[in-house]
Amino acid sequence: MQKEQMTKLIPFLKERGLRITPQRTLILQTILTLKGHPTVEDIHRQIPQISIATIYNNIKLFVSLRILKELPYGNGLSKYELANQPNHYHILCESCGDIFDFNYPTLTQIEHVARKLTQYQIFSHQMEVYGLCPTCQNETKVKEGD
Amino acid sequence: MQKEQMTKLIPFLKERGLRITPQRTLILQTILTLKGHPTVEDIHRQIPQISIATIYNNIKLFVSLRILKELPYGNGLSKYELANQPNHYHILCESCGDIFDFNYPTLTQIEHVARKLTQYQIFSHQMEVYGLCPTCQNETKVKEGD
DNA sequence: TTAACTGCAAATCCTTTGCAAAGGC
DNA sequence: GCCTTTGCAAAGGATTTGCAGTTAA
Repeated sequence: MQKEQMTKLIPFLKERGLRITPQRTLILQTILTLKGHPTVEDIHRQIPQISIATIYNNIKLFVSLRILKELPYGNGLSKYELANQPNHYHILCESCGDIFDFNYPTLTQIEHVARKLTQYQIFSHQMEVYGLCPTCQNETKVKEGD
Repeated sequence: MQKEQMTKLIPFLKERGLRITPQRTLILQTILTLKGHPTVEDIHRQIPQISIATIYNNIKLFVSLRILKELPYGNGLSKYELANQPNHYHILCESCGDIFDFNYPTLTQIEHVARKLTQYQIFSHQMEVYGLCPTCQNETKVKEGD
């Protein structure tokens, strides 16, 4: 499965004159392994032998190539996920900053409406629901009980 | 209209032991005047006599009081809007970073679904459509034509 | 071979903070 | 008068960049 993702990636990069370096392979494998929505720091913690500047530079490259999506929500720290994920939206905890996926049919209609109303050329859309995760709900209750 | 917003705000702040300072009034008036989705820099440009640290601190306060909403999308520079706006979603230009509102009925159902699937306590949701604004579409065409 | 890439260190950008002075209430 | 707030300057944290050495193709 990870191998499949990589196999698709190689010609994609080569067509653009970009190289398959061990660093690039490792960064993508690490994101695949971590599964959730890792930060640059999360990725670097897994592969500390790779310079953090290289991780930043490649993450930026992958976002511009639409291989990754940036989730810039939590407190100035961006998180990242693979772009070719099945339909889902995000729910964020306002207390701990956790991001969780939930399945929901893609709201394709909204893109059509947006195009008609704004004359933008549309690429994609994202949705975030804000709330408190179960763990942080309990912590709030404990504090109130003091 | 601006006066109305301010009149509501005064008791809201006082109840919480917070003060109505000229700086706070000016920052909110400036956001009302700018209308769109100003950055801290945009606000400071309008009222340079107020220290940028004070602007940052008060914006942060207003966000925590849910008077303002933070839009953390463009390239590490947050934009802000008043929280009590009528139903709308955002469309963002991937080239120039412009944020534009478009009207669409609030997707209340998605909050219910999210709650059931995740057990989060839900506060709100936001949606962003990504694309190219008409101006940037034209610029791309011009470049391609060279 | 050579153009792209890595990694270090320095620079940059945005934001927060410590603290003394000012000022709402 | 008390306690919050302001504003400066310094600190902090995340990200980008310049550049010399390295390496994929």
